[in-house]
Amino acid sequence: MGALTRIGAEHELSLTQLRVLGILRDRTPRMAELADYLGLEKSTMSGLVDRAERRGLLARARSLDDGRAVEVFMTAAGLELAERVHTEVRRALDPATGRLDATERQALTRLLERMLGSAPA
Amino acid sequence: MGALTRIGAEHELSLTQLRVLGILRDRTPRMAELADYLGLEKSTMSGLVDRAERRGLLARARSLDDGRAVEVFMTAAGLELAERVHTEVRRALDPATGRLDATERQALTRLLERMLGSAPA
DNA sequence: TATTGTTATACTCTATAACTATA
DNA sequence: TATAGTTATAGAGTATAACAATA
Repeated sequence: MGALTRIGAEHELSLTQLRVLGILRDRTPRMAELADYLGLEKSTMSGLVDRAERRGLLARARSLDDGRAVEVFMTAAGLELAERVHTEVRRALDPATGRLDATERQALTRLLERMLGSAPA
Repeated sequence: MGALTRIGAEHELSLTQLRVLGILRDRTPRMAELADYLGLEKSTMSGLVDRAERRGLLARARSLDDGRAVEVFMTAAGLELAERVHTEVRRALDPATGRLDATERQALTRLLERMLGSAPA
């Protein structure tokens, strides 16, 4: 988490904004789902999405299924930033992951995926 | 992280304050070390420690080795809260850890400890 | 009526810059 | 001079309560 906080800061992203980008890499959730993933209130999400949208990292779209709901998705710029940050985080964790050999890393990945239902972020 | 955020909030602790308590459970770091663990600036630490100290969760003491340094340590109330939160977090993660059998959990713990140098938080 | 999301408000979190005190 | 920490300030993050729109 310290590494995430530090790398996020280098891109003017709070830990929370970093988590938002992480989630949106492979999903297009509604505001309420996003708040739920993050463990935050929906009113908090409004502000977070406002600021990220103003920066051009993501966008909102009214749901076609439910006129009350709003879907959040990444822009090209957001995806690009998310990939860049992801690469930097991997690199920052190299000293840690490097303590394991290839077999151990594979075992760790498998265990975490089994535990988390292959859900990242 | 979502679980940590949610459980922290139930005790009026931000994710960051939760991490502070987690670190102080088994260490007595200086302000600068604490900031470094968390990936934050030292000026940010001053505010975080101020507020937690005002709540009676932790305290400061001037270092005997270095008159400039300040050591941070938990109070009895802080330790008690940290234990309570720790228990709740474990319980919240039960559905995830429960997907692994005892052998797998042991393997996971061992891999993570090897990777992180047996440092928690 | 219940649910989804936003707004208003107040406090916490955070970084930058300038400062004090000790080394 | 350099390092450890604090303070002042401004902006981001957060929850609560009240609200509008849709179901």
